[in-house]
Amino acid sequence: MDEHAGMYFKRISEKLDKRANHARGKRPFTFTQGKVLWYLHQREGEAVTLRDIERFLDCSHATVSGLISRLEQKGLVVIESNPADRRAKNVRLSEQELNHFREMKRHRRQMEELLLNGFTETERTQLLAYLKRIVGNLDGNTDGKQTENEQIRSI
Amino acid sequence: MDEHAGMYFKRISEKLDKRANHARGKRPFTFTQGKVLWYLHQREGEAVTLRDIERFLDCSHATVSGLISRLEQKGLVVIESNPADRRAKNVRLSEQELNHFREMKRHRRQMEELLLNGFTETERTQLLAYLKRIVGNLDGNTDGKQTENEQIRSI
DNA sequence: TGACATTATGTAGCATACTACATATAATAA
DNA sequence: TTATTATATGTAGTATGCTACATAATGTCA
Repeated sequence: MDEHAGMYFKRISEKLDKRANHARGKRPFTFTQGKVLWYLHQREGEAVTLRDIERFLDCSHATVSGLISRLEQKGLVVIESNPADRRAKNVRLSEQELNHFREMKRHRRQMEELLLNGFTETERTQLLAYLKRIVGNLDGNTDGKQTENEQIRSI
Repeated sequence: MDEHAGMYFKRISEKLDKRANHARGKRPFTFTQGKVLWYLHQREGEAVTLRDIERFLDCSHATVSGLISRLEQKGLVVIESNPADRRAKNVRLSEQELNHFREMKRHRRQMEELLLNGFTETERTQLLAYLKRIVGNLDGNTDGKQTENEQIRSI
């Protein structure tokens, strides 16, 4: 039953999660929390709302709500009210978080190298092209609906 | 930040989950529950323990515990004590579950076709070869440890 | 046999996801 | 301006995953 590309994608993704969560044992935040911190780093200096994070993670606002609460409790982010829109809230990194950024970057680089170990440049290029086509197939409105975040996430 | 194969694998996997969960709206069980039912179908007639399911899903026994409880509550599976090993419990499908099997098979086939839409036979073969190599890379003990279920899951 | 390790399961507590419902604010149309 | 719609967030309830701890049964070795 496993000779399906779909199964491979699920298995590879699960394995990546497990490795990331295993590696994180030394860090004070989880894999998903790390993604949020990464995003906040990229948008450092800008006003980032909960809605922005929701779009970035492609998840529900309910998920973001709990996620940011836990990050705030750990002192990794600071929540402020948005003066331009009283409905919204801004999230920014706390000072202590800066140190973690470099480690995340290192881990990401290591994972990429492990994934593509033994692949030639040509093969890497071709694999990425395949993956892009598959994402394109999944984004097509064959039965599901196009999510609103495709533009943002493929920057 | 998205020109990494790792990000593609995560995104494709998430999209597959969402599509599956969207499609399941009509079915009385979730995606993960469906995987268990699928597995039980394959091993119909045999004695399947909770431990077997744990190995199949590659997850913790705690997860299986809750999962099977919910399936039992819905009347989709039946739990019996294992006469050969009094520690173990056997799980088998209830009668009503048979109807769902065909629909699951249909959905799986549709997903596979959507994923690989536009791929030639040669490209499909090559993609599968790539995916297998990546799984192999992830299973190598570069930093994580080899899980005990690789043999079972790659049947 | 008796001590020790291993295995199968249970439970508690947590993080991450969802849907469905609610509220407050902002934007738009009549 | 007022009514309607859309947007940003909050909360409740549930499913899926984990680790850490517990128990009971089985296996193994001295």
